[in-house]
Amino acid sequence: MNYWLIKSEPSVFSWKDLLASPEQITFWEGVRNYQARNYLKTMKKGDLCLFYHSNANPLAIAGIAIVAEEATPDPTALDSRSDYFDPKASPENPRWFGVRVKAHREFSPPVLRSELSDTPELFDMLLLQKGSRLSVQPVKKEHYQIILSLWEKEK
DNA sequence: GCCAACGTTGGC
DNA sequence: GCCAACGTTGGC
Repeated sequence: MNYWLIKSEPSVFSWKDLLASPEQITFWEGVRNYQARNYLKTMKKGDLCLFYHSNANPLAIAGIAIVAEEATPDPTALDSRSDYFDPKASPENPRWFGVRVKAHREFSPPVLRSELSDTPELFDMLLLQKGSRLSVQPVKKEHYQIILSLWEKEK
């Protein structure tokens, strides 16, 4: 099994929005970066994703989602009314993909970015690197476990 | 609101 | 293929 981190701006789609979704599942749409897309394509059912709130207050991991369905073409790329429309995408060559994720566990309280930054063992976590803005990124198992233990400590 | 870092576009 | 210009991301 692999571990990931997926970013979302809560003003666009928050952890609460995921909880409020039918069956607490959503299609992770709108990723328009090739590296992030390639990671989405390698996700397997059952993989766990840290759900991170970017451009938010507080910046934090709000919970864990689980991959419920592996990558399929992102329909918003073909929808001219969508903010995510891509004129270069076509049914024959979808270009962009998404997975379906389901709420797995809520971090309550959330694990703050500042706590991550204060944890020496996480210094090399991709999220914390300067200039890092990949919206779908792999997470090392060790890092995942450290983050879980941060949450266990404060719940 | 600022701005550094990054990815993409397009002229050459 | 190079690289300057531009638009976006996202922490602060």
